[in-house]
Amino acid sequence: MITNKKLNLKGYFNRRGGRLTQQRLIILQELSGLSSHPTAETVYRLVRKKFPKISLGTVYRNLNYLTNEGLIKQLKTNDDKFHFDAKFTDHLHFICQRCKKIYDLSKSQFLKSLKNYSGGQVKKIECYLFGICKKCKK
Amino acid sequence: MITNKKLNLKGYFNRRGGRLTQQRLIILQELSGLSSHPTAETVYRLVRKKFPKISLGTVYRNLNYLTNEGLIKQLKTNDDKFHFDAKFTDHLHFICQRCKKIYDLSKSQFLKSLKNYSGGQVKKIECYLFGICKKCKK
DNA sequence: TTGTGTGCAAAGATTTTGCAGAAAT
DNA sequence: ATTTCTGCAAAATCTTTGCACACAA
Repeated sequence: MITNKKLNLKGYFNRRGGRLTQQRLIILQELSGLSSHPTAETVYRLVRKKFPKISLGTVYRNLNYLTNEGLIKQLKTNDDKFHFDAKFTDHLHFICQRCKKIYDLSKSQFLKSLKNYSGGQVKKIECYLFGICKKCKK
Repeated sequence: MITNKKLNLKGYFNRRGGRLTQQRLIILQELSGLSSHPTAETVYRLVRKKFPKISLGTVYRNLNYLTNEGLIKQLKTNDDKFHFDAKFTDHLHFICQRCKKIYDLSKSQFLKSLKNYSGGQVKKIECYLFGICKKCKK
């Protein structure tokens, strides 16, 4: 994960054939300032306060773009929407099955939670590894 | 996770105010026989071979029901559809970012893959814990 | 100037739901 | 007999996309 401060965003995007637009910057900034894990719709509502003309399509396009660039993460909770996260520190997530809130867990909190698995607060664990499979590597 | 064989499904559902319908049973059976991780649409196509009149709505309702009962799992990979899994053994998932195939990993395969993380096949890890948060428990 | 990005609106895709009748207990 | 479940189709929800124009480099 690359932080805002460490990075010349304009140069970064440019090298990759992308451009630093107002919209793209504001979306990234808004998301970086949040500890919640907003949906595209929520990002849209937030960004519109600073950039009223922005469209929902642009928000989706940029969230996808930034995800592909690795600047933000797309979370797979168990509801039918994607949630986004621009936190730069390593962390994991606890998702409440009732209120659907997404909590951040540090690694040590994560390990602590795991210990209480079956019997404690944690009812289900899902781990996904992503990469390119052997077939596709050929 | 509860296995088919260990369980009197009719009694199980009944105790919980649910019923064992033809549709529900076939969906569970089809899913149990698969090592792939089908979407609702795929389950629908499969089940229709044995029960042509079934509707897609019924498939969705039952997949949700069975998920809530803990008899199957709902996976959220990187596409925008839900995938379902009725495997009874503990396992984890590797998702190919190119072909989108979902591979099952045993715990030992998982640990092996982790060792190769950064440098190997695995490019990204995502772990989610699910449960009821403290606020909601009150 | 040359592409990439945007706004708008429409389309696409997936999932849910209301209702009357069917089926399970 | 009672209540849950289903089929059907429509609606709801979320996300993507085509096009003409705007903007970044």
